Amino acid sequence: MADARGNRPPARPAPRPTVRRRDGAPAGTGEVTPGGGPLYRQVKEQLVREIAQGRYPVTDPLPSEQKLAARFGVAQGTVRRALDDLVRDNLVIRHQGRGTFVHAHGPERDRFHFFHLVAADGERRLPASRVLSVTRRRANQDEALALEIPPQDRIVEIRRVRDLMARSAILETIVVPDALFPDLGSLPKTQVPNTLYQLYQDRFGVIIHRAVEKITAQAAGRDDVTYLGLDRGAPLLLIERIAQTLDGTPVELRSSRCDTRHLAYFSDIL
Amino acid sequence: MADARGNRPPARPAPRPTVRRRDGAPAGTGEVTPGGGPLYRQVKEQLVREIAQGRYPVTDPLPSEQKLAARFGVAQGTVRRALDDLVRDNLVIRHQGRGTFVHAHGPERDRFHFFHLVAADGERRLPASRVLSVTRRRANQDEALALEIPPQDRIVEIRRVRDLMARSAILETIVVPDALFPDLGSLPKTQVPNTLYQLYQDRFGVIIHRAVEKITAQAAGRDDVTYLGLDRGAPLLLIERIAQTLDGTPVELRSSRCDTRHLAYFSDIL
DNA sequence: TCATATAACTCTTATAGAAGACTTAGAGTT
DNA sequence: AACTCTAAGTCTTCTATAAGAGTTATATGA
Repeated sequence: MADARGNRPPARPAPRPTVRRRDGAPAGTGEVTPGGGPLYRQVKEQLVREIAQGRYPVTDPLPSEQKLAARFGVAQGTVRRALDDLVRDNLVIRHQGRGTFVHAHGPERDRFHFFHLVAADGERRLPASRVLSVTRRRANQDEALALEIPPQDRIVEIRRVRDLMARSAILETIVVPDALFPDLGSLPKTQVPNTLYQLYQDRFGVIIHRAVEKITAQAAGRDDVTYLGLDRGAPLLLIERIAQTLDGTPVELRSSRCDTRHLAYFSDIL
Repeated sequence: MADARGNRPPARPAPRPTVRRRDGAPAGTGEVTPGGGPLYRQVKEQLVREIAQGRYPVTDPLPSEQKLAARFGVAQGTVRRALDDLVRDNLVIRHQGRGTFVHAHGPERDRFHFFHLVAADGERRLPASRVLSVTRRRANQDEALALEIPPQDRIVEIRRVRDLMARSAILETIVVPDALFPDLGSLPKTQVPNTLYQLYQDRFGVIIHRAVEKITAQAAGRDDVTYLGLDRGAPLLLIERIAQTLDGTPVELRSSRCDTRHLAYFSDIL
């Protein structure tokens, strides 16, 4: 009982209320309500929702910590905690003195974060792309399932060859729902940029946040022989990627067939 | 000038001192000295050093935040910041009410964090292992280079076949420096456990913290035919891993040759 | 065994100064 | 008049501290 904090009843009957607020706070647009749990997490989840629905364009900053704190009716430190989490999750990026921004795609991020194939010399460069075709067609069974769209829904398919070190090294097929990317199917081959995720973001407001890759070894087939110059039956690396947005909706299917004679997939386990 | 913070001279001459301490702190065993930079980072780095040198066994907790704060002569919140970073880096794990522990290896962690091969049915189980041989020999050029040991130094080589879903699916060769793992080379085949990293940790005090994997497609050779039942020349996945301790020393080379007909490597990009 | 107490850890709030980035006003030059 | 440079001011995030309230695991005693 020599505790400076005084006597704290140990078996406190009152459970923590689902939502608490700073006492005198006017509680702006009461948005810290869902679920319960720690305040900072409620704030975080609300911010994720708002970012997911495209409320903050990547060009200008989120409201300052002060303003967010006032809006949510919590202390600035709590907002800070939430924002720190968002930084950890690669959702936002902060610049001291400038503000906090939704983490946008660009050559930098795409090369280091979403592209794991590295040339034999160890250089990490983003390969040049040669688009073979851009097609609009109906999804097959597997595609509809993976993209969580109704069967027979329209999709856009992009096929391209990517060069690394002046060699055709990757044969890539990309499938996205037509509904999410209007006009993409009508884009001329020459207009398809190298960094697709940046295109998704800038032109269609779709931000790729997460991707799952399934990697297997395959024997080279007809197309691989044609486009990659492999011998028939030669081993190649097949990477099947499903890319998702912030809210977990799958929006892109990508299969990359790689000649790994001068190339390797790198994975860092931290 | 109506700022409540008052007039702050903009061109302040005094730079931040390299090391600061709370004013009256006796500064225990002055250990927050290196480098400079934010206090919380200095604390973090010192803790990493201490963990790396095995100062805290995985069985019992680190000193409480209070004690660490007192020892380093900083506020508890600062220690907390440092510990949060260590949690993020997978170095320690915290249990409310129990304490903070060095994050130990075990079946759980090894299965989900360090083992990325998943059976076709999606189940993530750790495969059973059948050890073929345990050998002590001299390192070749490549091995010495990768392990950063003198050429011709002794190493221990373990070869094993791992079964997934009652199929021989992975042919694995593991190479570690003999110096770091005394007696490992004399271990009978039947005594080699399935989760090696746990063995490294419990028996030799070596904690694997990070691994880099290089993945390519290869054609099946003689051993692959023998042990995996593949046809000669069939495609297989080759995973070459270098595992490191906390301080970045490479301590294990592991090459896994996988039959990916009923198996795939999964990579999650967050 | 069950209740209680204690000692950790976790969460929230508050405050204050440091440091970086941008804007604006004004002096000076072209 | 138009332009350039600099200083001051303001806004932002970053760092550090402190303290109280809440939660959880464990030891203690009836």
